Amino acid sequence: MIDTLKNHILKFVSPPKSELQEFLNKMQLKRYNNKEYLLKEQQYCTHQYFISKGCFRFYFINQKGIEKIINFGIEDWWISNFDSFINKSPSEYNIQAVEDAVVFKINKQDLSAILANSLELNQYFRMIHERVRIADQKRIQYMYSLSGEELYTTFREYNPHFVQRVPQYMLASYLGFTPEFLSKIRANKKV
Amino acid sequence: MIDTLKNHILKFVSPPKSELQEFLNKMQLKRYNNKEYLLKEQQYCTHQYFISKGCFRFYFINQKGIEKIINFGIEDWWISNFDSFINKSPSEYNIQAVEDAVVFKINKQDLSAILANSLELNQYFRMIHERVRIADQKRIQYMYSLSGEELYTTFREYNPHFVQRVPQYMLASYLGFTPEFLSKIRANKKV
DNA sequence: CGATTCTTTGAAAACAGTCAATCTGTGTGG
DNA sequence: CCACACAGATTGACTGTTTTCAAAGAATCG
Repeated sequence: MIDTLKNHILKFVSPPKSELQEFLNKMQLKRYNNKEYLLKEQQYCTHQYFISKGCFRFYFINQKGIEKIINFGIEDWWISNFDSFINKSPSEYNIQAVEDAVVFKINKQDLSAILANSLELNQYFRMIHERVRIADQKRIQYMYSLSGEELYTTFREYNPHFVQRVPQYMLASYLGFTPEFLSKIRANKKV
Repeated sequence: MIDTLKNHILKFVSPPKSELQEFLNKMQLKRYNNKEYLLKEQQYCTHQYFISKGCFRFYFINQKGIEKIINFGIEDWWISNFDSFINKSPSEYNIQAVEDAVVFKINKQDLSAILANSLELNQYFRMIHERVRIADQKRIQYMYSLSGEELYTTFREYNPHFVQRVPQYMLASYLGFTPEFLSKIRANKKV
């Protein structure tokens, strides 16, 4: 199971065997059942999590009491609340499993110790961040240029098999509109 | 002038003097006049840019021919089109000075050479990315929970002096609505 | 000044949200 | 195996927010 992480790292960098092993040894396996919380509002995020299997949603609850999904995390993604993790502040967000899941987690102290010394692992995380930033930029581009309907069809086109994985109301939340509206979009398109 | 960059790096990490100097030596100073382009659509982004002075806007043009600003960059920010830079693809975005500006740039080859060896500079860029990701997350949170009016007043509250720096129509574009609507928001509030 | 460029205003239209009711499918317990 | 409960999806009428378009009013710069 830890091989999912090992392979992911090796796709980007080639650290010395001992260094990689040291890192992997610090990672703790943890399982989550569907609907279980990895992080709840007001808690402190003390770990970074690599998702080996399953799917999580990263969301908050707005003033009207409505859940808004900022992101999903699936296999081969790192997930955590950076703000809480880095700034040691209570989380404004929830992270919840939407499928049974397997993750590997590492705490701040262990991660800091490793990043203080390992060139390759710094490169690895740097590269991950770069890729996420590119994806986020594209996402903002879509949000700023597409109608609700186009957002949905575009997302569906690029992630045909992910849309099967989560309930529609979560997809609607992630795309920035109401479940009712998504339902109407689908009715229009007779999909 | 290069001290702005040097000081910025030293806020985050403490690289060996020689290594830092080697990095700074690779950085080339470049000046841009207001309205000059640092990068245009279809061009390849070959450099990363540290803004020492001035302000840039990062935007694209949507299907209707309307400019949509994804981001601004000001002093002490790195700016570039990562997608184009990393994937060697033609840029979908434009980066344009909105004030006279001074930047330091470094090309891909030089940057790669340095990041292949420097632990501290990898840490530096990793930390920068982490901070940007936190900011982006907050931004998406606001976009998903605030009305147009709240978006404006919140942005204004947190960036009171930046709103003076750019024309209103750019701010409107960045916040995701039309200049006319921003004008009406301001009229309502009698600000 | 004179000419752009930016901002404001107003009326009509489009887009998406709200609310409430109904429909569908699935899993559970009797 | 059926009945029921419950979560999720759909539908329709109504409302509200933001856009669009067009025109007029400020502001800025050479």
